Amino acid sequence: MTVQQMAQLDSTFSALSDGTRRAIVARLADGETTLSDLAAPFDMSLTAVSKHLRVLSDAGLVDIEKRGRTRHCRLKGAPIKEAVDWLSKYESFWIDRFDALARHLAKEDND
Amino acid sequence: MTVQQMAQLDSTFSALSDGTRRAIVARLADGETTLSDLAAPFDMSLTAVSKHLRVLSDAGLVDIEKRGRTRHCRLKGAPIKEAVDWLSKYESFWIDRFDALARHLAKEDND
DNA sequence: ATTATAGTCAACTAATTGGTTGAGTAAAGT
DNA sequence: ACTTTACTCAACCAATTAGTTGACTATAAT
Repeated sequence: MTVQQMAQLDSTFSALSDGTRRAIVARLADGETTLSDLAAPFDMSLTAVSKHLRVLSDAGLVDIEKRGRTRHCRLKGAPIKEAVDWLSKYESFWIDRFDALARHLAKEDND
Repeated sequence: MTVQQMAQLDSTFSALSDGTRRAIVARLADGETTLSDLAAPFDMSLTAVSKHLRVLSDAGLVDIEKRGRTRHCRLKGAPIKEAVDWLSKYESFWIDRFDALARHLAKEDND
């Protein structure tokens, strides 16, 4: 694992450790939208949401495109995949026995 | 999603956002061990590692058992599973096309 | 031309984080 | 009995975070 990969995991997990940011991610999974639109449901200033978006953008989780006077944001999957890949190494600790068995059998089928 | 589930995700992702703590998790996946043993590879004080371990413990990621003068730590899978479950909702954003196709075909087979 | 909208930027604040050191405690080894 | 080991605890420090407000810029609508 390279130092950059470590830093990427740092920023991905850190970005996802805030409920507001996870809500933004969830919202963006339903489709691209603007900052104002994203900010509307939250009981905080536009500046605050803009900062959260900046954190997500710095972590590579969202892409922000300036279009006229609006900022259009969309979700990027790569860092999420890396996070899942890392977590998957500990599958044996979190997969329940039934799932584990199912996977084991599925694998045997392919052999 | 309850407020407690949100708080659990907060602390799980936050705990995993630090490289030292991820290294501890990785080490514990290989088996239970003590604090001193965990601390040995790191270039920081035992107190610092103890604090990291406390963060992991508070997040429910590790169990610390006092045994004589040593603390024995082991990894708990439940919070990791919850984190993976949350991330899995955004599967479509991080699964590459090949995987997506494979899954699509596998599903058709079952229909 | 004026006004409203969408957003940035800088400055400030309070709380949290990740580390340190030094002192202390409790268990185990000699 | 003494020493070493395995820690904990409290105090401190510097950096970061999550929020605020007020002033500003740029684009779009009337």
